[in-house]
Amino acid sequence: MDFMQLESDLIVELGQKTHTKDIFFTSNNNHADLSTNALFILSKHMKKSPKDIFEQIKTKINNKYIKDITMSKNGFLNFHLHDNFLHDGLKNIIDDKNTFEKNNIKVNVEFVSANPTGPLHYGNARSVYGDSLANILRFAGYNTTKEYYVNDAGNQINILADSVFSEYLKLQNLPSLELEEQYKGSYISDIAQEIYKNDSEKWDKNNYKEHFKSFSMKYIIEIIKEDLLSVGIKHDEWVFESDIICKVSEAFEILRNKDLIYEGKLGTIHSKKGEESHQTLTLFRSSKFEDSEDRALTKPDGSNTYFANDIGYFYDKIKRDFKWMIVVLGADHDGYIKRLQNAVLNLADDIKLDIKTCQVVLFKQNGENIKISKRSGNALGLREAVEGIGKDMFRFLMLSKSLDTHYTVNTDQIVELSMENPFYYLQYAHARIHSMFNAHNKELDFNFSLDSLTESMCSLLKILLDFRKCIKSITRTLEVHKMTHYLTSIAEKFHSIWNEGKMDPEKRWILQQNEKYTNDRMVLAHSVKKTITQAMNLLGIKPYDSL
RNA sequence: GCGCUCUUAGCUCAGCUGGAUAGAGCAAUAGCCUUCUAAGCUACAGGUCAUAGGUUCGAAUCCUAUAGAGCGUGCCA
Repeated sequence: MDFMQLESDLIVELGQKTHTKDIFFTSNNNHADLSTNALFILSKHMKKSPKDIFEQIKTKINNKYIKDITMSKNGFLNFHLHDNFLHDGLKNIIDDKNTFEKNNIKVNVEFVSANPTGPLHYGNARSVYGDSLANILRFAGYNTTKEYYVNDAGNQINILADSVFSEYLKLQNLPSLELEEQYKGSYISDIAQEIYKNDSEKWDKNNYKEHFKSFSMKYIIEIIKEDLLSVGIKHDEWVFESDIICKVSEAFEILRNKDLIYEGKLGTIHSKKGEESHQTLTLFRSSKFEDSEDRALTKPDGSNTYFANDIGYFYDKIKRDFKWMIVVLGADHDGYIKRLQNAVLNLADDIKLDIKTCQVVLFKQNGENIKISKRSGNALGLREAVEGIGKDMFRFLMLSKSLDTHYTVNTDQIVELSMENPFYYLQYAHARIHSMFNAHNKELDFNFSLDSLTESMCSLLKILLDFRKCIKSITRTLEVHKMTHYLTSIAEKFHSIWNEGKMDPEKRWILQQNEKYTNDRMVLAHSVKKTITQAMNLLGIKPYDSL
């Protein structure tokens, strides 16, 4: 038993099935143990006053956990709970019953998916969001896969190969290539040296391309994997663009049958160099679905655009039986969302696609914003960004803000920041509980009663009983930061109780003279620790036993 | 020009599907350690929720307009 369960039971008892999605409950407010707006909603649909509905419903509700139902002056329905609700709730936490049933819905969470052309930089800071979201969905019962999509078929990889080859030539004191665009980070020469060490002077301009492409890419993917590990991320699947290209035509077939693909011309298109082209291309009828224009699937040279390959990729996901696809992109891909959605949702029925964009996290150094530029090679690396603050706090920082926040981290203050961070507030709560169990290292008797609990301890327990509601809310909104705020509310209550104990010895967790009370309170402490640990694990943050 | 995101306390941010008196942390002020960790707690203070309209029993939340900030606006990925 917890609030999620109680609320869904109550909705059934309210006898309303049609408008349940507008009805919501709040617990732990000043007015009651549990409140709902149900009367407003029902009154709207039944064309009766809230008062009449209240009279009608009042007698119908016969729930063993509800002690009392009242209606507030302004029309809220307020419930007061029996103590057995808290008792059964606590028992459920101890017995590991506050979890979710497994369902068979396959969810694909794709995140990071940076081009394998260099180490991850701070622009990928928010990738921890996808990781934690996937953890939470898995906990909520979904069959969840964390996926990384590798764009290994695009032009960027050619530029990468050329950049490395150019360095390779330099190593031999040969004239390097004249490149319009190139990657310049130190890893480029590392790769060139590696190749030179392996193959000596085997490669020249006639045969280097394929080998340099695949070697460099593999090398960089290993770097990326380590970068990801530095923030605690490990993907389940790595899918390569080159492997799914074969799916593109199959996907196109479906769209063609719906008359969504045609051969035609777009308006005047300006290429990067300002040249204009009026060629006939293969186009996707995106404007049919609230996009500003139709979108090209082929380039003038006949090859596929990345959009075309992405359609193939999502078709591949559908073929792998994913019913819910979540994609986390940077805000710079914003203009891309509509066409992708329009295309993918037309590939199959009964699929759900959520494309989340995260606003860039800016890093400030010496008072100036650091620019992201992978090619110049001077962007702050993700690993360097993490090193200063540590994986756990880094994740907490990134996860505690909404994705839509334009969040700025000042690297000059990172060290100072560590002392004024809510992260420690949370860890401190966990550490305190840990120390309590050092002081009281007796076996707990789980045959407890709530008689010993103070009022504050009961409110803490109520927060614990909101855990599944929090999870459920995240599966609906995909807003992971709710979890950090939930954790903070537990920590807050816990610290507050702790200090009540300083003022009044009767309100401490451990009572020297009363073993029974101590045991019962420690049972609660045990479940607090359990919930914190569980929630932090979902966020990928390690709870500290001491600070 | 157009599209997306944002604007809430001095600063950084919450505010759940429109709900009751808009909340935390940091900073500021005043208290609390013979005690399981004072990296904590309590009290006080701080707000025309960018601005102006609209929708309704009810708006920080939804709609429209305006102002400001960020990002995007290749047949690059």
